[in-house]
Formats: sequence, structure tokens, C-alpha cells
Amino acid sequence: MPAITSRKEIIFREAARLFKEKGYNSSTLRGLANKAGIKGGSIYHHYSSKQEILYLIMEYTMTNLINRVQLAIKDETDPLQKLRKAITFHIEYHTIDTNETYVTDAELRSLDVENYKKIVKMRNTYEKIYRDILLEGNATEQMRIDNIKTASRALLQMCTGVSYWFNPNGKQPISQIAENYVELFLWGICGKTGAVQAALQN
Amino acid sequence: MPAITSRKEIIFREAARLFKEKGYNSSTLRGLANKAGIKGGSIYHHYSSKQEILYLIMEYTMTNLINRVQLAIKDETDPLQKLRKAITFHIEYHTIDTNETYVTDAELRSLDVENYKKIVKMRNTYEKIYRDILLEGNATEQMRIDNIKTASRALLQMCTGVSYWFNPNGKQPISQIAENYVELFLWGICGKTGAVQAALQN
DNA sequence: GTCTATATCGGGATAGAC
DNA sequence: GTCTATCCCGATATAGAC
Repeated sequence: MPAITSRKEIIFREAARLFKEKGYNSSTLRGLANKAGIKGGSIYHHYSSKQEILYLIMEYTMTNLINRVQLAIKDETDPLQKLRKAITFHIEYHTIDTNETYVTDAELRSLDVENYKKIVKMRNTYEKIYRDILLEGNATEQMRIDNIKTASRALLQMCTGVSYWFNPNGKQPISQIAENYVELFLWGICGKTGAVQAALQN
Repeated sequence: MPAITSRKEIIFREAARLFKEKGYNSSTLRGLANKAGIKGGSIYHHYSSKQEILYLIMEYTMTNLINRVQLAIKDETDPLQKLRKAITFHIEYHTIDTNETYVTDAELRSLDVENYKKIVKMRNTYEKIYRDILLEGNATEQMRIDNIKTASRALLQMCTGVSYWFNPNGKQPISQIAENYVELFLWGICGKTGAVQAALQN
């Protein structure tokens, strides 16, 4: 979205908030218009349908995810560092555009067939970036992953979940939560016990 | 649900399937009746409202989750073994009652206030079982977890995700996928590399 | 660019026959 | 226990005035 907050952008943001709160189908255009400070019919001056608004939210989100994760890892060569940067980006972005990412994650079902295909394609592109990092890590033997597809799905599922409960006013800053997740995914809950660390000292 | 497949049970199962496919609000009682082999109005002989069906699906699911996970771990004393059993149960149950668990996970928003409170309470009960295992593991120093709440959420989020993509006709049996997840959560993607294993041999 | 008024449709729920 | 018929409401989308 452009920097200047036009009415069109207000509708966009409020739609994401509303769709997250009530779900796409339970959200009404009257309710959305009300939040945007206009009447129901006026929405059609800015968007051609409710479906279009949903699609644009998802397209915006997927475009950002793909472009920005590539930016985040572009200067790294080490797979471990790439993964750290990618995970951290994923979690942080999901807490910045919380509403948009939530809707993108939860409302795939509500898309028309054509729109569905486009978004799924973008999602595959995004997931492949993570799979490729894991593959590299296996190749350098810095990682050991039996099943790349399962592991990348588990990773993204786990990280996306942060945005469901993250409270920006809470005690823990998001950077620290992201670091928790990185450590958890890299080392598990047993890999950093005293016994392992002692052994690694040798 | 009772063993005998009554019409009431058919409606219940078809509702879970339909709500998963289209979402609660996009599902119609006429469509549900059609799947159950009756006409729309006849549903009200078995259930008092659409909302009641949703609530019963969730109550059934949470009751099963709570009771069965306790059964699964009751003979174990070792926190690591408890966790293995609990994770395996969680994943396997989500692929048995896939539709019911999916709906329970995705349609909290669609519950009435009163029903919402009851289900959230049950979900907290369920999550506490996992948190307690992690706490025990920290106490015995078999695990090392900085943030129990974050870790348990990450775990459940990750495991629940299996049911979104698991294909019972695929190559991998669910028991093997569950084992992948257990290993991933316990050791991460780095904890089982050659370097660590060599160090642990000493 | 926003308003009001309205066309049109479909869904949840009920009533009463069989 | 299931059917048909229907009530009632609310939602998307459109038309035309300002």
C-alpha cells in the first residue's frame, strides 16, 4: 500500500482486521463501511466486490513475504545464517501485518477458483525458499533432516502460529520470541542440555 | 458418538466434513441435509440449531483429546517418554478425526460467547498437560526449555498442522510422520548432526 | 466520492401434514 | 422421522441523486 492513507487503504486495512476477527463470510460490507467511516454502497467506488478485497489482501501479503525474505537472506552464504534470518523475518513480519497475514493463512477456502490458484502458486514459491535453505544445510552437513518437506511445513506452521497469540504490549519483545523459535528449531528441547553441551566442549 | 450409525451421527460427521471444507458460516443447512440424505427442515428433529452442531463437534473433540492423551501417558514416568507418547497421540488423533479436529481448531471464532468460554476452558486443560510434561523435563534436566509457554504452543501448533496436509493414501504412514515430529522437537535440525553425535559418543 | 433507496437472493428456523 | 411450504431477515450489489 502507498504511504498516503487514502480511503481505499483504510478500507483495505479495516477489511483485514474485520476478516481476522469474524472470518470473511461472517463479515459484512456494511460493517466494513462503518469501520471505514462511510456507508455500505460507497465501498463499490473503490473495489468491485468483497471477493476482490480478500484477494488483494492475500496478494499484497504474499508479495511482501516473497520479496522481503529474499532481501533478508541475500547477503548470507551460510545456510544456518540464512535460516536464522528467514525465520526471524517470517515471525516479525507476521506480527507487523498481523491481520493481513492471518487472513492470508486462514481464508484460502474463501477464494474463488481463479484467485485460489494464484495465491497457492505464490505460497509454493515462498515455501520453496525455505526448503532450499534446508537442502543446503543438509548438503554442508550443518543440518540433518530426514524429510525436508515435512520439516519445512512444520517450521512455517510453528512460526505462523506466533501471530495468533503475540501481544505487542506484552513483556517479551518479538525479537526475543523469534530467537526462541530459531533455537528451538535448530536444537530442539534436548539438544541444549548440559550433557550435550559438555560433550560438544571436547 | 455411539457405535451404531444413526442419522444423528451421520449429520454430525457430515457437518464436520462440510464445515472443514467451506467454513462454518459458508456451510448451509440445506447443503448439510443433502449430504445426510434428508431435507433441510428435518435437521431440526435431531439438533436445535446450526450453532449446536458446531458446539457438539468441538466438545466431542476436546473431550476425546483430554481423555485419550491422559490414557496415552498414564503408564510412563519418564518425561521424555511421556512427551513421545503425547505427541504421537496428538498427531495420530488429528489424522483419525481429521474433520472434527480441523473444525475445532479453525472455528473458535464462530462460537457463541457461552460456548466459546466452555471450549477455551477445555483447550486450556489440554494444553496444560503438555506444559506439565515440559516442566518435568526441565526439572530432571533431560530438557532445557527457556520458555515453557512458547515451546508448548509451538509444539501443538506444529503438530496440529499435520492434519492440514496429511494424506492417508500417501506413501508415508502416520506413525513415521509422528516419529519425524518427535525427533524434530526433541533434537532440532542440528542436534543430530555427525558433529554432535560424535561428541556424545565420548 | 459519498449518499439513499432498492432489487435480488439465499439462509436459518418454524409449522403442520403424513 | 421426514416432508413441503413459508416466514423473516440480512447480505451483496446496483442505480441514480447530490
